[in-house]
Amino acid sequence: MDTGTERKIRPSSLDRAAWIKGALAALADEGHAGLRVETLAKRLHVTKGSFYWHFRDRRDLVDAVLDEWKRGRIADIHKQTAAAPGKELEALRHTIEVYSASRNRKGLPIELAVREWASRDARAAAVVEEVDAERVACAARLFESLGLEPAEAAARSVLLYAYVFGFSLMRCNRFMPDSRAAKAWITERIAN
Amino acid sequence: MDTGTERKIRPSSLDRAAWIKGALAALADEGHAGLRVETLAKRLHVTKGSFYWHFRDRRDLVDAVLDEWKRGRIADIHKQTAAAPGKELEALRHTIEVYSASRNRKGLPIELAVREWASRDARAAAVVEEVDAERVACAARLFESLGLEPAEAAARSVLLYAYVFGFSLMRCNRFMPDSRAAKAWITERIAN
DNA sequence: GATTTTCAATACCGTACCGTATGGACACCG
DNA sequence: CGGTGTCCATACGGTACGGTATTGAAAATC
Repeated sequence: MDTGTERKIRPSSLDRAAWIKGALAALADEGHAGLRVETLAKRLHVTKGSFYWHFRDRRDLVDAVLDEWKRGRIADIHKQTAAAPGKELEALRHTIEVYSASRNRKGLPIELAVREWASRDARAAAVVEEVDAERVACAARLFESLGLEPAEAAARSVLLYAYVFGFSLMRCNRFMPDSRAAKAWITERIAN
Repeated sequence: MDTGTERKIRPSSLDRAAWIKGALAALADEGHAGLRVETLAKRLHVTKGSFYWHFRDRRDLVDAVLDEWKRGRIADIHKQTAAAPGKELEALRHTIEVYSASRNRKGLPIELAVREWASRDARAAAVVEEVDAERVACAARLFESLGLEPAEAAARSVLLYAYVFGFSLMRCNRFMPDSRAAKAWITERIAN
């Protein structure tokens, strides 16, 4: 079994970040159950030797995935809510619409997978809590700048995010006569 | 290995329904990943011999669980929305509150687990769609009887269910100054 | 009482999965 | 060129898991 010549062909190395990226893709496609070392390796066209070079164990990867997700979400929140004065309502509407767009390719499946995982894993739950706190705070700030009181601003921002996550869990496409109009009505009911 | 005397003690038999019930409990505690034959058997204090007597294979159990969940949900929907004339608003508020109650012991975790599973399994997705259609139709009927137009009634019923599911995915308890008041505000915003 | 049915335990097989140990290959540096 | 570091492939071990085959025992039936 001497295949030295085959072994010489080494594609560009995978770094730790590439593994995390692959794991996030698997998370979108398969949920938490997709975070398996060997199937991830296969997905990335390497074997688990590479995995164990970069990560101590599976938990190490899982924690890295959560940290990366958090970083990305919080960066997005800040981007979405960085409205110029006078454009707050527009930013809020846009936030609703981004999530309501028919099955945001990767972001929403990952979001839902992380939240399902959070119901059973303390570490994931802590991360979700941080992200939610940041989200609700940023959205509430936008609502406040529209002249709403802090209590109502907070309620609205909770409703906003609860709606978009919940809606994505529902299967309404086939039986809703006019989902476009319904969504528009709901957006106004939340934001306005 | 002759332990005939131990074998003589036979507790009352498990029937198929007991297995399905145990599976639903596991679904609440562990999500779809909890539907494993051997761990279920352990949970029910038998071995998998019993399982294979009652079910052809795991898929047979899984389908039975989905059917049972659907039957139960639809029965509940009808119960919750069977409002006496003049009590429609109350029924709608109650529906929101039932789901918003702090972590409904089993119903909501199962609901969320089934929905997560539905994002990756066509059979589960079909069941969720049926349940959603029935839910939205029943709630819309209540809204209509309050004098709302069909389009607005439909939008409100979607918002109602999207909100309660989404809210249960969020982790707001620690950072929300007054979640009770926020929930009350949201309930009125949806129902009224 | 003998036979049949119902229900369940267990052995076995093959595959999946995580983690550890070992060896290989390439790049870089002194 | 030899040594070191980086990165990865593979073999191995142990456990989990679904499914099949076989056997045993209690309950039901004749």
